[in-house]
Amino acid sequence: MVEAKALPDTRTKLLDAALLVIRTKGYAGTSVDDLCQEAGVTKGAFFHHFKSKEDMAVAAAAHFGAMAEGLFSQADYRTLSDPLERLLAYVEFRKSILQGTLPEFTCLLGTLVQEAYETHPAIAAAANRYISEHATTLEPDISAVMAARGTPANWTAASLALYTQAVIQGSFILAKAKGGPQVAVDCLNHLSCYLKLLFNHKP
Amino acid sequence: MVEAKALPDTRTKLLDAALLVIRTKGYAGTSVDDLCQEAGVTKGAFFHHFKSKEDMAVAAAAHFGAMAEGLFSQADYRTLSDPLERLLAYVEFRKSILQGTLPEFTCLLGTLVQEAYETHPAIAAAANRYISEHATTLEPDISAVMAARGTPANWTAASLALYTQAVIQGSFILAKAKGGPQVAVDCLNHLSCYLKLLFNHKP
DNA sequence: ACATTGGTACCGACCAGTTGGTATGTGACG
DNA sequence: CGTCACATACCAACTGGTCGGTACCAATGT
Repeated sequence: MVEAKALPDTRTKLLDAALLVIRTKGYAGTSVDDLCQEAGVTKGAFFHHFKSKEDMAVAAAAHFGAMAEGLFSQADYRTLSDPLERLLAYVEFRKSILQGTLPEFTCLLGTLVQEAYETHPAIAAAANRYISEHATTLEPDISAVMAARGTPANWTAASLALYTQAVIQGSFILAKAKGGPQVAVDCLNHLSCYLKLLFNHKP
Repeated sequence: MVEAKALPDTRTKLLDAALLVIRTKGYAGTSVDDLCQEAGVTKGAFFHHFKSKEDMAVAAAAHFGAMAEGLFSQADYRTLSDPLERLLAYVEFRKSILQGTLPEFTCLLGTLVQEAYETHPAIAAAANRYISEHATTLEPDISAVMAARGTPANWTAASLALYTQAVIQGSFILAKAKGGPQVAVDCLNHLSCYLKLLFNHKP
């Protein structure tokens, strides 16, 4: 209650700049100077807050994870009571946020891990953590649907949760290849179709 | 008949090196010197064959596309006569090639487009082209299955073909995040499950 | 038979600009 | 006073790219 809409501090400005610039140009393609210019600060400030570029990327992954956590936990669809409806509404919500430019709606974590998985283990570990945490938020609903419908499955709730994330990450890659979100919407429709078939959803 | 297993020429050595190194470190993270060292040639040779690093990446995308085209067109599963069996066998084949290290089985095109979509339009266009061409090879089988089973669908064969590629690309990202192919296998199992449900496949 | 020409393939030193990172300074604040 | 939060100047290493030169080969002229 104390903080009355404080201006973003320098560290936050740098992290917000990182979200935008890294999603636009990639991690290796982004220089520290790029970030400083976008954030409107100097290099001295950058290395005051982060001990290296890699350290900043780890913090940016956490920043992105926290932003996503806020977005999804506050979304309207979370109030639905039926687990299957909530799961399907999650996919619809993901479709609805495919707005604006590609750097605005694509996933920093997928971008980071693709570039850094071999060369920057700390970044890869952070990306993996926040992707996995997000997937985990879907598991209770999936488990509930499986139990309620007595789904005969040779797979786990966790594997289906990860599958949804694979579709989302893959749809971002195709969206980047094709220069717009339409193909990603189509992919999420197929994902929705799969979930409905799997759980024998009646319209 | 003249050429009796000629040694790979310098250009090919550079392109093969590019497949490996770029999939390991990303495009921006790979220097021209890295490539030359891996290929065992000098920078003079590099810029003799490619007018720029970007030009080389476009050629590497084509090289990767040609390699994939050879791999899939020669694969055993192609001899199956039933289109649905062939489609399902494609997914199984994709599972079977998830062997070795991550840089060996992941997709150069996905890696390139994720990094270059905003900053290097020529690279993005090449990646899009070869991804789309590969997806297109699945369309005849999908169309045949849809026709044979009278599938009532509000989607097209092309959209399902692209969806398979999204799942594959996304499964590579998760594999990189988790450091191994197991999660990708799980994702391809879900893809297979979707196709079977969609087309009412009897085991 | 042999010198000349011209082209391809390649080498490796070199260049200007950029990179991540550091060292030092400075003003505000407690 | 000291500490925090930054700014400025600077550096060695590396970047993509250039350029003059060399080795080799085939065609051509005499």
